[in-house]
Amino acid sequence: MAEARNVDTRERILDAAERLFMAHGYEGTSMRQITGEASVNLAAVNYHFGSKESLMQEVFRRRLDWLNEERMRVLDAYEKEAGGIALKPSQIVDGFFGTLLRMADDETHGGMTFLRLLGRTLTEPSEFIRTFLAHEYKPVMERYKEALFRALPEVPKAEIVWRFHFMLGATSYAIAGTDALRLVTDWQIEEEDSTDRLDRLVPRLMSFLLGGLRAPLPQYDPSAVNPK
Amino acid sequence: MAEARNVDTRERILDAAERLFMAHGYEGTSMRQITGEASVNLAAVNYHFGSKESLMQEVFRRRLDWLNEERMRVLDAYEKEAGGIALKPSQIVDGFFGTLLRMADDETHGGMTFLRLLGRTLTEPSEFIRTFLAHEYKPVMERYKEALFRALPEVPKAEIVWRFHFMLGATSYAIAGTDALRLVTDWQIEEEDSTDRLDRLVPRLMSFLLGGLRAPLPQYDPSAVNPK
DNA sequence: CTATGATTCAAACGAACGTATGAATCATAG
DNA sequence: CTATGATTCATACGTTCGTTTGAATCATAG
Repeated sequence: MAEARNVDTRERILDAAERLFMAHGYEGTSMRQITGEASVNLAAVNYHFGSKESLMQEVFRRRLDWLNEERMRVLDAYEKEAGGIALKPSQIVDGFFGTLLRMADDETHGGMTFLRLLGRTLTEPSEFIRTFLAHEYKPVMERYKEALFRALPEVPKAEIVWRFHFMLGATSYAIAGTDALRLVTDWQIEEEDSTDRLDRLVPRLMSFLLGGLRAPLPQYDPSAVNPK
Repeated sequence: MAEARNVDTRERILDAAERLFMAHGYEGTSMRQITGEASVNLAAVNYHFGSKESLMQEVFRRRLDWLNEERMRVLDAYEKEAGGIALKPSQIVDGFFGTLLRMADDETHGGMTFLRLLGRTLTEPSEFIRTFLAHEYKPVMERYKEALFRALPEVPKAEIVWRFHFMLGATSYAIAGTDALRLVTDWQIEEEDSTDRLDRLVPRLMSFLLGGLRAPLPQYDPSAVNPK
C-alpha cells in the first residue's frame, strides 16, 4: 500500500488561510482566495480538511495547542519555584498574556499573523468558532482563574473574572490593532520603529494589565451621573 | 410635486441591520435576512441607501454622530467646571468611556445592541469600515487625547496613546462579550441577574481602566525572560 | 379628480460562493 | 516492472449573493 500524507500541501493551505482569515475575516475569505494564494487546487481544501469550517478549526488548533501547553508549562515552573505559596499576580499575568505576546516573535508558531487572527476572532460572531474556542481554552482558563483566586484571596471571584475579561480585551486589541491603532493616533508622534515597537509593547501592556488587575475595587453606586 | 421620504421603512431597515450585523457580522449578514427581518422588499435597501456598504455606514452614523457630540458636551461641561486647570483622568475616562457605556441603557440611541455591534466592529477586517470609523472618530479622538496629555504631563505622549488603545480594547470586549465572557467563565459563580450585571459593569470597568491608565510606567528591558 | 413623483413590488441578472465528482497523475510497496 | 492507494486536477453542480429593472401602487399638490 502507498501512503504519504502530503504535509506540504496541508501546511501551505494552513499558512494561506491563516494570513487571509487574519486580513479579511472568516466570512470575507473565499476558498478560491486561499487555494490561489497557496498555489494548490481548489479541491485540495475539501480533500485535506473536509470543509471550510474544519479548515478554520485546524488553523487554530495548530497554534493553540502549543500555546496553551506552553501556558501550562510556564505556570508549572512558577508554581514549582514558589513551592506552595500563592503566586504573584504579575507571574500569572505573565504566564497567560506574556506567553501569548512572546508568540509574536516566534515565526515557527505563527508569529504576529496568528496573534492578530486570534485577537480578531475573539470577537467574531460565528457560532461554531465561539464554541470551538471555548472548548479549546477551557482547561487553561480554569487553571489560570484558580491561580488568580489564590493570588488575590481578598478580591471577590466575580471581580477577578471580570478583570480577566478586561485584560483579554486590552490584549486582543493591542495585538489585532497594529492597524486599529491608526484610529487612535496618526502616529505623527516621534516614535520607535516597528520592530522596536513590538519589543516595547510587552512591558507596556503588562504594566497596564497589572494596574487594572490591582486597581481599587469599585464601590457600587446605582445613582452615578454625568455632569449637565 | 409629491414627496415624503418614508422614514418608517428606513428606520426599520436600520434597526434590523443593526441587530443582524451585531449578531452575525457584516459579511455574515445578507440583504435578504435584513429585508426579511424588517418586513420590507428586498429592493428597498438599495433604493433607500444605495448599497450594503452605505447601509452599514448609515447604521453607524445614526448612532456615532450623537455619541461623539455627547462626548464633546461632557468634556465641555467638565472643562467649564474646572475653569482652566487640567481635568482629572477619571473625568476624561468618564467622558469618553462612561458616555459610551451609558448608551447601553438608552434604547433611543441603540442601547446594548449598537454597543455590541460597535465593540465587534472595531476589530472588523473590512477596509471600508476601518476608514469610515477612523474618519468618524477623528475629531473626538483628537480632543480626548489632548485632554489626557494635559492631565498627565509627566507621562510620555506615546505611552498615553497606547494606554488609550488598551482602554478601548478592554471596553470593547466588556461590551461585545456578554457572550464572549462565557469563554472565561461558565458563570456558575453565584452572581447578580443580567440587568443588575450591566449596572455593575460600569464602575467595574471604570476602576479597571483608571488602574491601567495610572499604572507605574514600564521600564524597558530588552532581555525579559520567562522561567524555563 | 387628475397628474406627479415617491415608494413598493416581483422577478430576474450575472457573479461568486462552498462543495462534489471522476479521471489523471504521482509515489511507493511488492 | 506492475499494482495500489494517495494526491492533484479541471470541471461542474446547485445555492446564495448584491444589485438592477420596469411595472404597480401610493400619497399628495394643484
